[in-house]
Amino acid sequence: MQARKNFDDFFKSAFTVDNVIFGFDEGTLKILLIRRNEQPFEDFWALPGYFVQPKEDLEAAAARVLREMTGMENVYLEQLRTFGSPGRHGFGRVITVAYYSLVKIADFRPRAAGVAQEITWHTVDDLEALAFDHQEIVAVALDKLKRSIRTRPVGFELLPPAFTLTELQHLYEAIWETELEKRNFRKKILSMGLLEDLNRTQEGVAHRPAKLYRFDEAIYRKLEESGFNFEMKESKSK
Amino acid sequence: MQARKNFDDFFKSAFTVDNVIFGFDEGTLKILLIRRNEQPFEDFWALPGYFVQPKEDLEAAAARVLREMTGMENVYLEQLRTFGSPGRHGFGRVITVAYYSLVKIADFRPRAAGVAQEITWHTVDDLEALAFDHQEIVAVALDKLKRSIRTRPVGFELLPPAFTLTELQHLYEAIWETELEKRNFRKKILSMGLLEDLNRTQEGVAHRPAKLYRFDEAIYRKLEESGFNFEMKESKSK
DNA sequence: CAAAGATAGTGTACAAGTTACAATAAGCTG
DNA sequence: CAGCTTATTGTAACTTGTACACTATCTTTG
Repeated sequence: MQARKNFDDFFKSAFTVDNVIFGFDEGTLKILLIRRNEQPFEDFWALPGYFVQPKEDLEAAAARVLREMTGMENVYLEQLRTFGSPGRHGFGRVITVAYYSLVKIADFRPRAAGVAQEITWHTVDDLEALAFDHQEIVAVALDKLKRSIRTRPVGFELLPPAFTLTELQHLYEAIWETELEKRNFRKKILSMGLLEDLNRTQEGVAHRPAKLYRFDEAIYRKLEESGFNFEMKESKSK
Repeated sequence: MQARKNFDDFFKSAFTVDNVIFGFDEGTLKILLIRRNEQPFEDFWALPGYFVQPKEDLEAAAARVLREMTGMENVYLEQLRTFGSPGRHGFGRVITVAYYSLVKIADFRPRAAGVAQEITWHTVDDLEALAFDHQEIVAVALDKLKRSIRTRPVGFELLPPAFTLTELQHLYEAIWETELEKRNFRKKILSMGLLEDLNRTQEGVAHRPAKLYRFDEAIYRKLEESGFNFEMKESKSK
């Protein structure tokens, strides 16, 4: 079969998945990086990623890498973009499909293994030089996160199951690098009707404890279907 | 070098680019399809696409395919998503990076060639079964277009250099599958300050001719930098 | 145990933006 | 020039966004 013959002759490339894994801790946005223990870019910090297996779906590969390196499953995972400049990998052509993931940092169980000799959270602001084109991938992921949180309430994926409105506000502030006005933020977020008041309060704080809320995913799905608009604005102010 | 040796052993896959090319004509949204003249999926309609060359950048490959099949250059072209289910191609594993493109349909110069025996515009609403997973790719592209036009004035890429406000409104209506209220639409779109009144009017119409406008890209870029919000709403009404 | 310290929680007036709605204007045709 | 067709325009009611400051509640400390 001629077509089949032609097909087999086409150029083939190695391909990988790389995950930009966001977490939120102590009021700052973090991403998870591994330190490579293999050439190329040995000893450089890099995104957790690996080669895709012959019969493996792309998203499954991303989920597998995430599970193997962090012990986390069933987390928010979405395709970001594919990076494939001919010269991006030191050894030969490698196309990488980048995913981005939002996780609750408390669930993290580090499992350095494979090409990773170390795996830790890094503040997004000051990243040293990363391996390959991972600096660019992180930049694209950050941009996507900023836009994404604006029109969809994905931020909850980064918070513990029960959180205070102040924590939620700090999350938006960290991602957008702005300050938001407390009363207006609360009014807006509560008006969406996505938060359920848990009738519990913080414990162990040296001040008036805040009420705890949880994100009601069921209501979210219902509203989303009906075309509800979740837009948040980045207006500043003290 | 051990790492290098390992690298060469990893599974490699063929990979392609596929373009979802949108056009707008006679008030309806169209996409450009080719009819395949090769196995697999011979005689099926498919997205214009082809294998990426060994040293070719992904976006360059998408632009090349677009140029070869349509004669169009310097058009709006953006990566959409990568599709790589193990079973999506009949002959073996093929990863495809899908791009989506917005073109002015008047510039189209069909050049059936390669795997294409025919190349024509199709209304988006009623597509027959397409080759591979192209149906899904088109659905994703449509979804992206709908969202995209909401927050960024990309629609102008689909219109001729000079257009009327009614044409522009029809474009939004076609993409969103709603009807918009004329006065409010005009107020909103003009208030963004992106349209330059060309002080010319339509010719050859059997009624009062409409004023012609052009999209001022320079102003757009300036406003975009300063964080201006281009959000359009899909509110209906006659 | 009272005062100080810290953060939580709340309302209102003004500005800006969105929506609904209909009459006149300007060309062409017969 | 009467009739047809589409273009163009404004306003009032309503909704949403913004700016802004004081009281409440808990812990800690002297």
